[in-house]
Amino acid sequence: MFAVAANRAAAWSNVRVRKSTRDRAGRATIHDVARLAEVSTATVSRVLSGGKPVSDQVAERVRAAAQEVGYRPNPAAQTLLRGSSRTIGVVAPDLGNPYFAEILKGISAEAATDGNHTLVAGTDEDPEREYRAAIELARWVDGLLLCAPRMSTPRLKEVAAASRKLVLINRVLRHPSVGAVVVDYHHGVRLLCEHLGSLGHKRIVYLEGPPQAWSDQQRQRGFRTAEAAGRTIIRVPCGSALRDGFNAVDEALGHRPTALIAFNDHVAVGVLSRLRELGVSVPDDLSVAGVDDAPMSAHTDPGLTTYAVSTVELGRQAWQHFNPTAPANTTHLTGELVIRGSTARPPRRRRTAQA
Amino acid sequence: MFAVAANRAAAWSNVRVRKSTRDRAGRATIHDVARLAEVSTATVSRVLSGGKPVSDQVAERVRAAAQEVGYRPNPAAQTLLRGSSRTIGVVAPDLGNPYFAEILKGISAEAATDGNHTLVAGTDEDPEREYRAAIELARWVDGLLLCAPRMSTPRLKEVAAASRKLVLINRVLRHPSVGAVVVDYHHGVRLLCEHLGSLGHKRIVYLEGPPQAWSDQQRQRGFRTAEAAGRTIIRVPCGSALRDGFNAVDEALGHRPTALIAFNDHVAVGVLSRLRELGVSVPDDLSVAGVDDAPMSAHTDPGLTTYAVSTVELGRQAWQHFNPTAPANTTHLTGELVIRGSTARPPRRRRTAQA
DNA sequence: GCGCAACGGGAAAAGGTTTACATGTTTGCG
DNA sequence: CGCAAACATGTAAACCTTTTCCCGTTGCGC
Repeated sequence: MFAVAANRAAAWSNVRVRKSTRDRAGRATIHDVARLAEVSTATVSRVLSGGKPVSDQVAERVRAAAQEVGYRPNPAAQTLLRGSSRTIGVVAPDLGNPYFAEILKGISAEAATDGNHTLVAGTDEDPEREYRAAIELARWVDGLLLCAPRMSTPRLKEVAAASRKLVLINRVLRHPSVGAVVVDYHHGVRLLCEHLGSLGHKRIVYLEGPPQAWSDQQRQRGFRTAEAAGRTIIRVPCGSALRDGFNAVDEALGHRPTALIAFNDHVAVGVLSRLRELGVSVPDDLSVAGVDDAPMSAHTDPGLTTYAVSTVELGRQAWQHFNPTAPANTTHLTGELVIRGSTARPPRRRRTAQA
Repeated sequence: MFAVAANRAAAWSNVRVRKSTRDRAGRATIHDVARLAEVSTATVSRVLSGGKPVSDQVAERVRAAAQEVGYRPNPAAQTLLRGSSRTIGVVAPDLGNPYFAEILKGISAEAATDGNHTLVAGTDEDPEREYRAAIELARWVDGLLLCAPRMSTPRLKEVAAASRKLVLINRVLRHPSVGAVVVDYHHGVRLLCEHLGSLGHKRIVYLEGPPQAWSDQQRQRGFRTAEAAGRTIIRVPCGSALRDGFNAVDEALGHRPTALIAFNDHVAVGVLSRLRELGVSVPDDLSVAGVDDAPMSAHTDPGLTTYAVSTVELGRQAWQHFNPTAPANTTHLTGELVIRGSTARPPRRRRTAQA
């Protein structure tokens, strides 16, 4: 008996004593609202979150109380309970690349319309950091969007296993429950090569992207098709950033091409800049083309011929894949050739000079 | 005694019966690890998170068990308990603007080195959306970074009150606990005006930024100083995006300026593009300058004269302000003039044409 | 006038982790 | 040899919200 009584006492002493229950950040909790409105916490929750039936009178009192103490629910508690954070994670190799910036912009806007949030990580093209960021983010989010991931396939599968829902942009993975949106770069490169070919170009330099990039491999496929059709493609290692393009120009020119295709528009902008420094005129001395149709590509001098695929569409499609009912398949997006001032007929002189 | 026994029994019946405790996402919980390693959950936590003393033998067993079931702690539960999400929120008017993209890149990289995350929202220059995004984000994050916020001061104060820690970029707010990093645009504009003045420019158009932008007001101050020194400044409403610059050119040219200063480099790129279409030569017919030194500004044709402030430094300083020991003050950053090809002496013809 | 349905609202459990406190064991010292 | 201290480990509360289950009241139909 004594023991029981003691237990009782102990239990009682544990009863909440504090007048006002404030969380670590000093914010009001649902208990504060409940006490002020003289209802239970359940009712507060019903009024503010659930659409459950509550009398107007009580609802009004609760709302007033919530307003007064400035109550806003603790998202961690909500997440813990409902098992969903209403957040998606986005990982991109380079947030400074306008192409990814545009995708991020689209996705985050799309997510926001449904009250979702966007957790983002840049990886600076480092596959190791990319993997770690993805695994870490997977803990937090309801879904993970990997833009052009550079990590190996086994690691990608690990990430797929660690995340509730995985969506890829410009990469494919045979795996149940992984959706993907990919741009048909094979098609894009063929279009560009045909365009340059019809202008009379024979020697085309391709500034390669990062070797780990799936999308580079797709472009390479396109170039092999072009080679099979008799064109000469010279490959020069480059990268995906503006500076990479800038730096690769000198080596590229060593191959005496009449046209150059950059891995993407961002790279192409660097190329144009370096060519200007060298006094090489575009398109008179050298035709230049890019891929992606970045926002600035219409505004370079000269305007950049490129393979355009709408980032808006890309973002929307990617978002669709997060829909729980969406099938785990791969959406293929086809772009179109945008011809601007940076491509033209090859110079006459070249032929005589080489002869 | 009976009562006690009954209590015991009741207690026993409350013991977790489920063989494997899996959370909603089907992931293993700390209980699974504890059961497998035959220790308590407290010990598991100590091994994996806390640096508390645990015998090597047990620690090894726990680690093996965690590995086996693929355990990773539920961040919502951790956040709920420790009251910190190790996440900061970033809000920017336009994620597509390379300047903000660069800042985001810097901050998110900086945050990641300490194991922090970055929650981001773009607002498309809409003060209302900006306010809502900030208030919403404030619930989740340990700290909030507002880039060039456009919302009114009262609302900004509300956000300050709603967030645990608020840091502003390019905006000031008299408020305890709000830190800020601002660029001295007054200085920048003066430098640009002096530069153009020394080249002989008399009529300068300024393409104004968004009226709500604090940083635009600072620039305006700079221009008033220039006017006091006898220069003629013509203001043309514009905006902060590339397209805004593109669209504002025609009106600007109507004022027959010899030089043009754009709100920022992003706008200036649009300006250069439209000028090219119109056949206006830069800098021969018109000198153009920007502000911010965006990554692409060194690569436009011609290179853009601008007021440069390092986004890296900006990001680092902003991050410093999140340090709990950091004072809630305003850090002023001073940039420098970067003279590139887009500015030169005004054309001679202009004078004769006007005479 | 009585029974039942409908409905508003309260009590309490659940969700996964950390940590203060309790407990039990071992070691070191007097 | 005994006692205290140090140390490893377990127990249970706490974090805050949602939701299920239950109870009490009201209104309606017979």
